[in-house]
Parts: sequence; C-alpha cells; structure tokens
Amino acid sequence: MEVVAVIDFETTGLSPAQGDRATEIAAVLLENGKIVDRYQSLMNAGVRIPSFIEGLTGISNAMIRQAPSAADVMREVTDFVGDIPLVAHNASFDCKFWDAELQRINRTRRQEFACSLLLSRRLLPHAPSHKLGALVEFANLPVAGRAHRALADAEMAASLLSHLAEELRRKFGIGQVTHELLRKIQGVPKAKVEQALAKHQQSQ
DNA sequence: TGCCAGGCCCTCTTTAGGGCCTT
Repeated sequence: MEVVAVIDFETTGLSPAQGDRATEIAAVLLENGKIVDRYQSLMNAGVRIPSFIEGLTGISNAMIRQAPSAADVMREVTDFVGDIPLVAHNASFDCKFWDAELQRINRTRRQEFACSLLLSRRLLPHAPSHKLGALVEFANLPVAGRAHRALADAEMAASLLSHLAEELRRKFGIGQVTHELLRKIQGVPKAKVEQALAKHQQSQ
C-alpha cells in the first residue's frame, strides 16, 4: 500500500465546537505494512483537562503544563505528514480536531481522511465490537502500549489498517490497495461492499 | 435555568429512535 499517515488525538472531550481541545497527537507513517516513521507530542492548549479524561488517558494537567504549545505541535505534525493521505479510527472525530487546531494556526488540511472504523464495519463485519482495542484483540494484532495514549492508539490503528489491506488482498484479490480505494470502500453501503469490490477487481 | 457532538447504521424505518464509536 502507498504510504499513509495514521493519526490519533487525545483531547479534553468530544467536540471542538463545545470548546474541547487537543492534549496529545501522534502520527505514524505506514508504508507497505510497516511503520517507517513516527511523531508524537503532548500539547498545551491552555485549557483544563476534566478529571474523567485524566483518568481515561493518564494525561494529567501537570503533564500538559510542561508540554509545548498546541500551535507549535500542530505546525510540527502538519510539516511531518505533509501531503500524505490521512487515516484515523473513527476519522470524523480526529478530522474535527485536526481542522479545528489547524484553523487556530491559520493552516488548512491538505488531504482527505480514510476511516478504519468504517472500513472495519465493512471488512470485519463479524467482529463483536468495532472499538479499536476490541478489533486489535479480534484480529490477534500486537498491543502497542497503553490504550488512550496517542502513539499506542496510532500504532494499533496502523496495524489494523495493514490487517484490513491484507483482507482485501486475501478475500477479494485486490493487489494494489490505495487510499483512494479505502475511501471508496468506506463510502459503499455495507450490504453492497462485496459487490463493489468484485466490480473493482474486474476493472483492474 | 437547562441544555450541551455528530456521523454511521440498524430496524419493530424513511413523517424515527437508539446504539455504536471517538475523548
């Protein structure tokens, strides 16, 4: 598969529109099923992390106070990924925060997101749950570290994406898995995925 | 004061409701 950047945010809550901010970001570059580069940083957005979120992520207000500014980190991470297409687990969430944090530094997103959650629902329909941790367990993938920390979750999402690409090769005979194809698959209604993939394979 | 995300996806659906997923 072409190189993609799998990203994961930790945040103070669920919605930038409600004032929530990013507290940590990780991006891993995945090329031909292997992680070839990594970026990870805590970030200080100058807002308080609710105690529930401190417990969930292990990221404390004390840790954030010593972290570089959110603006500096977002400049670094956007420079790190450049124009490489993005992937996230439940990408609608990470895309909201990516766009909101970029807007604060007067930058705009340069690429589309693909979503490993939408892809898993289509390609692993029998998984008991489509939470990232549950999918990692279901597919016997390595646990990268503490769940709800950005780098561990980004690495596990990258492993999941490699597994999904392998499923596409093994079950549907698709040799060249591209970000564009992933975007296409995630937009097909679940009931029509096999039909769409068979048609795609015939066109190759 | 009271409210508080939003998109996907299923179903006892489409003039709707509720669970899943992200923090």
